[in-house]
This record gives sequence, structure tokens and C-alpha cells, in this order.
Amino acid sequence: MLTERQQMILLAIVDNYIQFAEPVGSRTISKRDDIGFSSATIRNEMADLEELGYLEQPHTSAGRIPSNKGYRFYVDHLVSDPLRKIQEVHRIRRLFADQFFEFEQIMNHAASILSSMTNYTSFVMGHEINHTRLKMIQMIPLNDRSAVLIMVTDKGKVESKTIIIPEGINKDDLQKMVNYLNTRLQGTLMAELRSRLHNEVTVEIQRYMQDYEQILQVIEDTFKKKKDERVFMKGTTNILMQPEFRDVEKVREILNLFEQNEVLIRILGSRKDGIEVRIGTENNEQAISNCSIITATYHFDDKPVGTVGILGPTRMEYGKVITILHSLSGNMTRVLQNIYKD
Amino acid sequence: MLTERQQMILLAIVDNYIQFAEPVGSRTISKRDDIGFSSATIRNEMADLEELGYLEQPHTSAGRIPSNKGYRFYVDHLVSDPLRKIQEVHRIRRLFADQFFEFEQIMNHAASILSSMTNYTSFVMGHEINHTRLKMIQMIPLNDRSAVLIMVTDKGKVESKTIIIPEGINKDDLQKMVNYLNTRLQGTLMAELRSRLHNEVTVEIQRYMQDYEQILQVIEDTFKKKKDERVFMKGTTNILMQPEFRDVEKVREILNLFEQNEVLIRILGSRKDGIEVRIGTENNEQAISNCSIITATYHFDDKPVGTVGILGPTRMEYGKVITILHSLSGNMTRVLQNIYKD
DNA sequence: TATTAGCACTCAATTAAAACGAGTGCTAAA
DNA sequence: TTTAGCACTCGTTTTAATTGAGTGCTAATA
Repeated sequence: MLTERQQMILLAIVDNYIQFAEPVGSRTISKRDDIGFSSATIRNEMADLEELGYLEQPHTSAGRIPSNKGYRFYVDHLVSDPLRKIQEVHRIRRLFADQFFEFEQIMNHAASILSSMTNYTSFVMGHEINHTRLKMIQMIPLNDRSAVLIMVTDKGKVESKTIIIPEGINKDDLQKMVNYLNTRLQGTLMAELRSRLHNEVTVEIQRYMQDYEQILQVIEDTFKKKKDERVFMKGTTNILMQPEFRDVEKVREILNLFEQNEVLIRILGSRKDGIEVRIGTENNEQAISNCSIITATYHFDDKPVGTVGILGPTRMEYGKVITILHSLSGNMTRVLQNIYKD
Repeated sequence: MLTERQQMILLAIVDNYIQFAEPVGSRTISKRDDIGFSSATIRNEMADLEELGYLEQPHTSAGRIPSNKGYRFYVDHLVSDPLRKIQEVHRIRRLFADQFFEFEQIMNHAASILSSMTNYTSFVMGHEINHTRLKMIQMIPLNDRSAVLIMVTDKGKVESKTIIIPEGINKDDLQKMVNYLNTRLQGTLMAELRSRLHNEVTVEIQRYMQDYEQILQVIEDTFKKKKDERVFMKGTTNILMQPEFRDVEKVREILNLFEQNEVLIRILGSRKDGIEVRIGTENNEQAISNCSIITATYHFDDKPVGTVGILGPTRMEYGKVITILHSLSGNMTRVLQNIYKD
């Protein structure tokens, strides 16, 4: 357990390092108004803190920098600055006052606000599949051989896929089938759509229609495709302004990661409800081992339906970011509820 | 006018610089099998070529590098390597053999092929608005206050927008209006849609319906929104592997550019039919003043309907890229024609 | 016993100087 | 017209010296 004084010193060091990105020396700390000890005393404490794993020393004659454990301690003992809180909360509420009525718009806007307010990389992601329901399926013929299949969810999201109509299939019959699918599947949770289609509907259709295996296959593909949830990112280049990314090799690594949607989804998807902070290696991903990710969930009908977050160096302004994320996710929840409540 | 020998030397220098990214010295050139002159002779010619503006010297005791003018000469005098041509053409044709039947799929796939075959940044862009026609408008109610408006083009592209239904508007009337719009606007070029809606249809509707200014406004907005053509990019990080981008500041500049869709569209949109090469400052954009962009157009019904291209350092493998782009655009044209011909 | 002044020590970063060498331009000979 | 030869240039690399921020330890102090 850390003594009162050790805690003070540790927090002061992390604060300072977050601000200046330089190893912090004992004299720097002892000069602070809120610390009434000589540099020698600080040095002793620092040595202890290092031994306990909260600090690291780049080399013998340098100051200390926080370890992951140090950041973790800092984050777990953060006290929010009430003044800033009020300012930022107001600002976000104002920015969200505009009229929105689309999921995508909201996500996009939220990502923009985040990256511009924090100067880190922001992302917004909805795992809609868990709570949206099918509103309607439509088929619109393009020409003799192809048609567009459209699915609309109750949140106004539209998925479409162009299909090739198999030889010898009558277009009217196809239309009938779509109608039938509608009566059977309307209101089904998107997550259950595929299995219901496969288990119940297919069997029934085949009883009184023939040669529809192909077309059913196509429709099933359309539903399957839905898997790629979109991640809205903004300010990917913000991270390049951080001094820890002066090396192009590091930049390449991380930008590469940004290009791989699946990896992003894996990293961001499994977040617990509320605010979560993952520091450095806690993210289990080599490329961002010196980055932290802070996420917050937003809700619909009291269930978490999406994640909004920030990626920055471990040396991140945790307090500020958490405040902003907290406020933003709340606003998103409010707006969503307003728009989509029945 | 350059002498035969000057041309040989210039082309050799550009070749070498493209390959090794190092200033080329006179001895390097004189040692090549196809050049039968001493380094001293080469030096004299180099001095002349520099005076003529084809070469530059980073400093007195360094070799020469090509100027933009030098690259321009090189590109204009490229002779394609027939062997490589055959190999790459075959490879692309094979990669395009899969089944595609969607615009987006094709664009995405094309961008992937491009970036992986060239190791530069690739982009694919369709200016569909100039040649697609409206197939159908649909309105699907979500709840009492909102509905989704869907537009489908004859190329199977689906645009959608959630709208808020103004107070006091009857949903059935709304549906009637959509039906009416369909009869009037089906087959209209997307580019002309807005003006037709505004000039002809609105007037007529207002004659026998009242209080529909609001809802018409909403519909008009939906059409307007269509403007943001999507640019498919792949391999944005490839460019970071080029030695000319070892400096993070340069990287930041160019990645910033990539984030600004409008700027990209401006740069890429105004391309002439066929293959075009713009070298360095010819692109009129500070951030890519040491990059070249090579583009090719693909066609539908003999009209150019989109652009596919590569962005890389001015020190680019022009021959290879041109071959690939030529072949790829041809394949895209073929596939598009196959799918969408009536 | 806890704190601190004092001092020797460490080591990355900076600066200065020296050596290197790739490549040039020019001249004079072939 | 071509080329061998050579002095010269100038960025790069190497080496050495200097600096200074910061530490750890010890002995004195409160």
C-alpha cells in the first residue's frame, strides 16, 4: 500500500509527464507548491516507487516516467476537475443541439466532436445487430437478370445487395416470395434473422415452391453480409502530432492497424458497460502497446447499443478524455432515445 | 533537342534513381553495359542535362537526380516491357475472374488489386451521377414520426435518408406523393434529378396538394446529399514505406490530404480520358508536390464513368504502374458492361 | 527517526574537430 | 571528340571532449 506522500508524488509525476512528455526529475516535483519536501526526499520516494513498479527510469541519469502500473494508479485515483467538467459538458451539449435523425449522422458527428475536442483519434461504433429489428424487405428489379434486395431496420438503416436472378425464375414468383418473407420475418431481431430464415422459413417455402434453393441462398448471403459493422474514425492523423510517434515505423504500424476493420472491431467490440480505460499492453495488441484506449457505451432502452472511444498515447489526458466521453455518450443516448422511441 | 546519347543517359539515370532512390553518379552510368563511354564523358553530358533542366544536383559533390522535367521526359519516352506486360495483364484478368455484380464490390476489389500489385496508394472513384438514372423511390415508415426514403439507381446503388414526417401530414398522402414522383421521375438522370424535381414536379404537386413545402424540402435534401462521391482508397500506408517519407511531418501532410474527401475528389475528378500522368507540382497541391498521380478511366457504353489511379512518390515505377492501370481499367470496363448492359 | 544538504557519479545529448569518400569540374593529352 | 588524371567540394561518418540534468548515498540536522 502506498503512503499518502507516495501517492501525492506519484500523481504529481504522472501529471507532469502527461503534460510535458519528458522524464520528471526530483527537483521538478519538490518545487511544486503542493509538495513541501526537498528533492532528496522525493528522490528516496521515487526510488521506492520504482521498486514497487509504478515508475521507470529510461536510464540512470534521467528522471522517472510512469509505468503502465503508474498510469493505472493515476486513472483509478482521478478526481475530476469540476470547473472543466462544466465547461466541456456544456460545449458538447451545444454541439449536439443540431437536428439529427440518422444513426450514421449521429455517429459521424460524435466522432468529429471527439477528435476535435481531444486531439486524439476517435471512433464510434454501433453493435446494432443486437437490438435492431427487421422492418421490411424489398426487391426492386433492375433489368431481366438482376434486382436489388433491400433490407430496412427499425432504426432506419438500409442494407442492400444486387442479386443475379437465376435462370428460369419468374419475377412475379420472386416478388411473392419477398412478400411472404415480409409477413414472416417482420420484427425479427437482426441477430436472429439468419437462423430463422434457415430453420423455419426455408422449409416452409420449399413445401410449395420448387427450384428456389438458389435464390434463397442469395437472400441468405445478403443477411450474412451484415456482419461488418462500420467503425467511424476521425482524426487518425492527430496521433502523429504526439511526440511518441516521431518514428515513421511506429506510425506505419498503427495506421496499418487502423486499416484492418476486423482487428479494430475485435479490440473495441468487447467493452464493458460504462467507461473503460485500457492502458498500453492491457489492449493485448502489439501495435498499440504504448497507447491507451478509453471507451464509453451509449444506450437505447437502457441497453448498451454502441461504443464511443478515444485512442491516444498512454501519456494521455485521461481526466479530460473521460469527462468528454462521459458527457458525449450521455448525449448520444438522449438523442437516440428521442428519435427512435416508439 | 536532346541528342541520342543525352537521351540514353537521362533515361538510364531516371531508371537508376527510381530503383535505388539515391543520387546517380557518372561512374554508375558508365559501368552499365549499354553505355560505352567513360565517366568523364557522362559527367559532361550530365552537366549539360542539368543546364537544360532535366537533372538536379542535391549538392556539389553528389550525383544527379531527375527533375520533374526529367521524369516527364522519361514518362513520355517510356517503352513498355512486353514480357512484364503479359505477366501482369494475365494476373489482373485472373483476379477479376471472380463473380461480381455490384459497383461497390468492383471498386473495392480494384483498389485492393492495385495497391497490392504496386505497393503504392490506390484509389478508385466513380462519377456515376453523370450516367446513372433513377430506378425507383420508396418510402418506408418507421414509426409515427419518421420514415426512410430510399432511392435506387439503375446500377443498383441505393441511397437512403431518414426523414421526420412534419406534423399534420397524412401518411397515406405521403405515399401517394411518392408514387406520383415515381411516375414522373423514373428514368431521369441522377444529375438532372434535382432541377427536374424543383422546376417541373414541385409546381405541379403544389397545384393540387397543400402544405407540402416542408416535405418536398426534405425530399430535395435527400437528392442533394448524393453529391459526395465516394473514393475507395487502399494501401494508404504503403506510401510510408517509401524512403522519401521518412519524415513524419511529410507523412502527416499527406495523410491529412487523404482524410479530406473533397480535396481528393477535386484532384482526381478532373482527369482526361485514358491514361494520364501528373508529376509532382503538376498536381497543383502543396502536400503532394513530390508525388505523382497516374490515372486511367473506365467506361460504360463507351463513355468514361470513373477513374482508377495510383499515388506514389515522383520516383515511381511509371512503366509498371501504367501497364497495370491500363489492364485494370480495361477489365473494369468489361465487367461493368457485362453486368449492366440492357 | 525522518528529513535534507552536499557531493561524487552516471550517462544521454550536444558540440567540435577530424577523417572519409563519393562525386564533380576542369585540363591536357590521345 | 573522348578520356585519363587530379585537385577540389561537401555531405557523411567517426571520434573525442564537454555539458548538465538527474541520481544515489552519506553524513549532518531537526
